Amino acid sequence: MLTHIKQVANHVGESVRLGAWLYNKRSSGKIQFLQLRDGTGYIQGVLLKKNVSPEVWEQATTLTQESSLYVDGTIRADDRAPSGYEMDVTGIEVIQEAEEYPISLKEHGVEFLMDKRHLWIRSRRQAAILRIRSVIISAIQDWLNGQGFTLVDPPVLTPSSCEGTTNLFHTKYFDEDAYLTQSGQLYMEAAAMALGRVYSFGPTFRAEKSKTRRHLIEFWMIEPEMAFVEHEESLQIQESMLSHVVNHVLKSCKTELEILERDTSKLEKVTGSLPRITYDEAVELLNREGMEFTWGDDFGAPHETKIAESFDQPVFITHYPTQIKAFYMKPDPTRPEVALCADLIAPEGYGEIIGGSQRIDDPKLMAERFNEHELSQEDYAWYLDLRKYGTVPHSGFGLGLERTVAWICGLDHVRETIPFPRMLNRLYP
RNA sequence: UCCUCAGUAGCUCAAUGGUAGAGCGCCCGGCUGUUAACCGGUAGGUUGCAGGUUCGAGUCCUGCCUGAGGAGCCA
Repeated sequence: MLTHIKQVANHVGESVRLGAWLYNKRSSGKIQFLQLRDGTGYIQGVLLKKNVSPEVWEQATTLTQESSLYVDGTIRADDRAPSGYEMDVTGIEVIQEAEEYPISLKEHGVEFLMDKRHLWIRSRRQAAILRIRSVIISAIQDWLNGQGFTLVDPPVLTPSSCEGTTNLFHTKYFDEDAYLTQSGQLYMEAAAMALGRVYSFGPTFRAEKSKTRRHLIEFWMIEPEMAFVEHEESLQIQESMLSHVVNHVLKSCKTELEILERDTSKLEKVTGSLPRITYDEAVELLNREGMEFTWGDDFGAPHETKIAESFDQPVFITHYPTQIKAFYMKPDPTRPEVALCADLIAPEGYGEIIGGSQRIDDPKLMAERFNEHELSQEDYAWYLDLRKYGTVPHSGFGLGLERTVAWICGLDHVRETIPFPRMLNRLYP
């Protein structure tokens, strides 16, 4: 039986066996320190020359970085250890003496590390990020499941564009053309009419030539869709979901956030309701701040950053002009030139992490929108059916997982939030 | 697609137009509490590619390739 490093506190004074990799080694003539990791944690193995057999001592001196080992030894509490525990090593069984490991403990450049991404994820920092990503995913799913949402998986291969705006990855579906999904939303609307409150969690593909710290070609979205939920209630659901996620990560990922040196005081401010600003107010704010901006234009990244800087939490920008938003968004009945929609902009320049809206439920208006946007009513007959057979008010939103992870972790690029990022110029490994 | 910046040892980087160097890593030696340990030594180079200017180019010029982060687009 192997003991996990995470559990060593329960084995003080006991002789245990670890399965581990050697991530670093220091030696000083008659004492050797083995830095061990096993995926659950880190511990230092100590060998004193006078206390171990010559064979074990000799074995330890030849070990290379990232060699795989079974290590036997006794667990001891020690104030000098960062984790509070050390292991007095009594035996080492080498599974494999690793070849010269390319990633040293010194600095490396982005291109080098991305080429070695399959090894880079072994590093303490990258492993911490991936662990937080996992916790964020399960926090979202736990919260949604607890609120009566049903997980529904929309297709990845689709016959045509869902929104018709962005570039899709084209492929063949036998003799037909097919595209990788850029959003499951339209299918989720169908699912909401069947199951009430639903959400999807899956990959999304955008063949955009975007090349910034906020963009991936393949990224993961959570897309809830809710029947009988109108704009205001949707916003409340979004803010309580997000604050649940942030609080859960703060509670259960203390070690990981420390490794990342995240300033958690900024996250602790996310406690419930989030600030809101209408598009109109945002335009005023920009003009007041000296940025020229005309009502009716869409915000660019610098505008979003400027707006977000005025708040210390994520902020909803609501009621965008109907003209610049997606065809399915419901116009505000009291003011049809703006839509019942909201983007949630994260602080610290992380950009939009949620985009959502109430959807058009009126079949006539939806038909008009199809004409305006020159969408094929034939191709989308199934979607228009949803407005013919018992249409109801409904709302939904999409949360970009990687931007959310980047913000919570305080990273300067989304490429570190996903195990194997797909980016412009990056399909390997 | 556009703008800006970069490419020199395995890695991170130096080098007025004038003999290509350092730190780390590898290898060898030393050190009884190291925390990216430290100290000494060895090896390691088609300066991204192709042209051009020059007595002489890592350095200047032209083209190309690769990468970076920003714009647009978006989550």
